[in-house]
Amino acid sequence: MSKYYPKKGRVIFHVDMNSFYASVEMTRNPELKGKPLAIAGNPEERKGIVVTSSYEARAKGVKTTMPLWEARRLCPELIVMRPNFEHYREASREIFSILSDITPYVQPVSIDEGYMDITECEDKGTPLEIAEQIQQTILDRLELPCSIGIAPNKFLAKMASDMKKPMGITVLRKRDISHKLWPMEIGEMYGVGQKTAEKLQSIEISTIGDLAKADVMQLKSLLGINGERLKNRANGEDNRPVDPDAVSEFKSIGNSQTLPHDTTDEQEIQRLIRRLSQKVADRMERKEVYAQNLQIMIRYHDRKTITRSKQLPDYIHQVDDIYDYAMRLLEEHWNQDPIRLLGVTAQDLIEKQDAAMQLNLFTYEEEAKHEKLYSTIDQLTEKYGSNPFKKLKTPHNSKAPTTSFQKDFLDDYKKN
DNA sequence: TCTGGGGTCCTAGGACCC
DNA sequence: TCTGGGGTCCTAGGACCC
Repeated sequence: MSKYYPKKGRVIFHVDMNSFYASVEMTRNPELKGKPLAIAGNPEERKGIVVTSSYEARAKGVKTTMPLWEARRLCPELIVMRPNFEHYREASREIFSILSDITPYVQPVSIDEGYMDITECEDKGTPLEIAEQIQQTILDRLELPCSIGIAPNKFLAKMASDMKKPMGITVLRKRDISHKLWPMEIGEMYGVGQKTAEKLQSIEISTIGDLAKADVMQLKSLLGINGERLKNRANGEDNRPVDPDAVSEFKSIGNSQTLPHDTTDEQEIQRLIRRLSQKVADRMERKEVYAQNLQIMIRYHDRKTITRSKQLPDYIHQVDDIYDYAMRLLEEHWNQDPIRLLGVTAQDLIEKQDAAMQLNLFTYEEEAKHEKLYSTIDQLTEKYGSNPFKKLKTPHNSKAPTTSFQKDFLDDYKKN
């Protein structure tokens, strides 16, 4: 006789470092502790903005993305530092290593936050005990504070980690939703930005609770598929798994830079495109990927921004190719207005080995044509379960451009 | 005399094929 | 006396997040 086991709920953590860059700087220079500190892109130039700030600075009204001159006005004694990403990456590696000691189900989301699925970690203590242990370990070993949200899914865990900072641990169970989540303003919901908040407010939705009870059809007509998803989230529903591999699958690699002054100087523009292309090429080499699509971004004097992209006949990875295509796009689409920012992005990435395989397939297809092997395409199809030449193109937004039968075919072909 | 730089995902229209 | 509809690819833009 089969017994009914209720489906076990998951236990998800969202671990979020508190003012991460500023905290790292303080561990490296204890004199900064207790002082208002801001990390900003370009402290010397007018265009600098605050990337992160210490809690002392926040107390004075300093906020992320605030122009530096405004932050200094609010807090004249503000200490401003440039970001040092090497240090942050190093700290980040150590943090995720601590998390990975608890469970392999760790999904980094950015340099300073990640999800964990600790459903199977009963032997290591209660969720609350595990969270306290993580928080304490990161503080003891790295002197870095973090907040942790504990919930049955990613969305609730994310919302929970935001509720108590710094050094908070917040449990958000299904039964807590109505009194902890629903009273919150709609703009505070993860996934709702300014535009969506305005749209929702226009139909009298001002809290997450309002959204939870709203009419699905109305939401769909207002926000598309996202409307339905947001309503589900507001009701505490989110079945996305914690995926440890998600982070390694890059979909694009891009670099952009704001010029010191708006410019129409073609030499200056060329130099910047060159520099950006070099950065992109370097990063692509490190990740061992090729690209089949190249995009440029032009931001004009008035901040109007356009993107122009081109699907390429081949996979590229070398600086010269990236530069050539970027310049071609620029020449084709730049309207000669003064430029404020330029960007170069490689898209439709494919792993080096897969690119080589596709090239091979293409070559063999050509050979096969010459040798009139094409007449046996039906036999090939039968042998490999599908036509190995069929899908030479990378499926849109797909990571696996080659299939097992294509690999089989290549192996066979090389042997003969 | 304001507003960086790194990404992801979604939408929508036109071309093209069947 | 006409002209559907589904699917994919390509391109551009927008919203959102850290």
